[in-house]
Amino acid sequence: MMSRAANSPPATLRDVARAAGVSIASASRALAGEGSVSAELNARIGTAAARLGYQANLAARALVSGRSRLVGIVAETLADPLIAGVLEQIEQRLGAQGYGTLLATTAGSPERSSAATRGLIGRGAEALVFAGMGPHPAEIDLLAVHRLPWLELSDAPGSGSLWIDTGRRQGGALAVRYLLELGHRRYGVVGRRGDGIRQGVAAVLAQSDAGRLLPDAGGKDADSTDSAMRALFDGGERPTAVICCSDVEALAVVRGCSIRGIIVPDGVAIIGFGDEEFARCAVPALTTIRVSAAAIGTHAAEMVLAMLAGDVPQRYDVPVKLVVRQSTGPVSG
Amino acid sequence: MMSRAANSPPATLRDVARAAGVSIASASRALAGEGSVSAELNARIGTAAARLGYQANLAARALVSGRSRLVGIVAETLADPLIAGVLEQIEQRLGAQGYGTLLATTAGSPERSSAATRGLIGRGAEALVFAGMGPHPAEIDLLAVHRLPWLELSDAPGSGSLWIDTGRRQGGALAVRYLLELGHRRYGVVGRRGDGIRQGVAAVLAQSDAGRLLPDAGGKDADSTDSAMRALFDGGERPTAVICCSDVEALAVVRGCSIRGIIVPDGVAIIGFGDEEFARCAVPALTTIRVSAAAIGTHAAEMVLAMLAGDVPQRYDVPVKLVVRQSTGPVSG
DNA sequence: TCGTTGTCTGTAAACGATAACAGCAAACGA
DNA sequence: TCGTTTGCTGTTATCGTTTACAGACAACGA
Repeated sequence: MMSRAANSPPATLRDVARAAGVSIASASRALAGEGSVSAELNARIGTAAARLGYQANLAARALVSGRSRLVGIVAETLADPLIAGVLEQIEQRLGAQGYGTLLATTAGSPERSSAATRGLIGRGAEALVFAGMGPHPAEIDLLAVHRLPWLELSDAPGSGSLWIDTGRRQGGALAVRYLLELGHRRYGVVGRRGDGIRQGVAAVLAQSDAGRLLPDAGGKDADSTDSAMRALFDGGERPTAVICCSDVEALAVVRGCSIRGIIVPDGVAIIGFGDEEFARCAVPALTTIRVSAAAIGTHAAEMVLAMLAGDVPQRYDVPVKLVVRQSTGPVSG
Repeated sequence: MMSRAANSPPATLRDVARAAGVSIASASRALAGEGSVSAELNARIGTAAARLGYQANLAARALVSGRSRLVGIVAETLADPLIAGVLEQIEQRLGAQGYGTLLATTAGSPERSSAATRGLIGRGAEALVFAGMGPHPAEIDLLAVHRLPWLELSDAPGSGSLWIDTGRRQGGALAVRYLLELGHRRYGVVGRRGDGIRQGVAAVLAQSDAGRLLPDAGGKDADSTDSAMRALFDGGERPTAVICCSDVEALAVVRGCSIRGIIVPDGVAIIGFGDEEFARCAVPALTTIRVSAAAIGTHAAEMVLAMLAGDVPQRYDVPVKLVVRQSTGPVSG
């Protein structure tokens, strides 16, 4: 179990074979557990390997077998708790099946996405997962040439062979439908312009003629949340309900209302997205949309495994759940 | 730039050489940019490589060069935003230097940590980073045998050759010192028993005879935050200041006070840790301790790079900063 | 007794890159 | 004029595995 002197190079299969007095092929077979090796040799090789602290060189194995047992993940960021949760789950599941995880982040930059994708392919990833954004168009052919299965995880279907919904559009739809039932008619949305949540909200409101959307400034960081607040509350017509693209934004809106003397939920109903840990600790506790990162991650991993096995996995619909707490209520008056 | 028919296997160096009408060696040299190739061949090889969409097989390169250009990261979880931020930064920096990142998560389990470490070593990682927890004792010798440099990132110095402080002890100390100045004398701490923040707080309070620590229930999830609240506020003596091991816990304490009719910060001062995005959106906005994940990540990457180059990097002290907002104020009465 | 089978083991050819070495001009100094 | 240097290019061994193929040897039925 211990290895040789600490200054000697790591043992190779050749060393093991020599130590056991057998050929390299036999050593390889014995260690692979093929069963086509006699019990005696098997034992001799096993003890020799253990004594030398033998660790197979996976680069060599990957080279000859053409299989790296590596999957690559291209993630937009790890700062998004949903993405982080999904990735952690994917890594765990894939790791349990003997696959290693190669991670690259893009910080939203298309150039980095390109570079990351190329890097992962070059390192021999057998499948790729894109989290938050799809692959850069320039790399789609490359993926095809290398016959790599890949999976896209985002809030709108891309060009991908396979796509897992992160549930934002569904979540937005779920949120408005709930608020419509509570009697709300004038809606504000806070969050990034292209967010799936906006699409979901707009789609439902376009169908129903009960409620309508108020114009806003639309942005992604806290400063633009402030400007969105001004657009929505300091103009003429105020919304009775605000749907936010994240719990942080929801909290910022609650704060903005508190500053303006508007009571939540009596003066305005506010709904977040993500059900982050702090959502239930806030005052008032946030009504929000919950999607299970673990569930998405698990399914993503299963899909990758299926693709690796040559199967074509079926699409998966994320369960999206409304968590009603104290930041929403029936419209007043 | 386009590759051949999509059903042909990916191009190898041999294909490029053949297409350019040169030997494999020349192709390798030209692509490596050694300069010992004539301008004409260089151009021919370059265009051939581009046309075939050539991507070097890094497994082959790793095999012959003995260097994988891979670093492994063993992280406790990606759910902790500080860890996630640090890892993202490490990946970016290392990626810019041509290193790939192999990720494994342990979910706090020592067995998983062992398995992850072995897996990363087997895959040829040239250096290892442990985030959140140190390496399992059983693997420390293994790291030595393989002569792998490694780095530990945690809130207390471990057995590591190299350790980067995540700033929790310093943060706790900073928080009490600030509160002592404001005149607070009775302190509560909320958070996991072994947290570095508790140690920092206790250390400062042991020195000073002005303030003292009230007993609490100690826990890590929201339920135990509640029980900690009961222990601190529903007994005899109440704290005038509460130091929390995370912003989420701080928000939970704010909520607990609000339920009990205690005004923050007049009735009690509350301080969080992490300066997460929501901290400034809360009502009242949270006073908290900020440590820069980006700074830690950058330095961690530099240290890894230094170790890889054979240098012994010097220790690094994380800048820890107090962010005063509205959840703290001078003691009343 | 001799083929035929089957079980085990060894030999050797890949995999795709790098790099030491050799070859082969042209250029140069003496 | 010849030997030596210089600059470029090709040949080939090598990294550590896996695996197709071949060889050896015992057991077996006819």
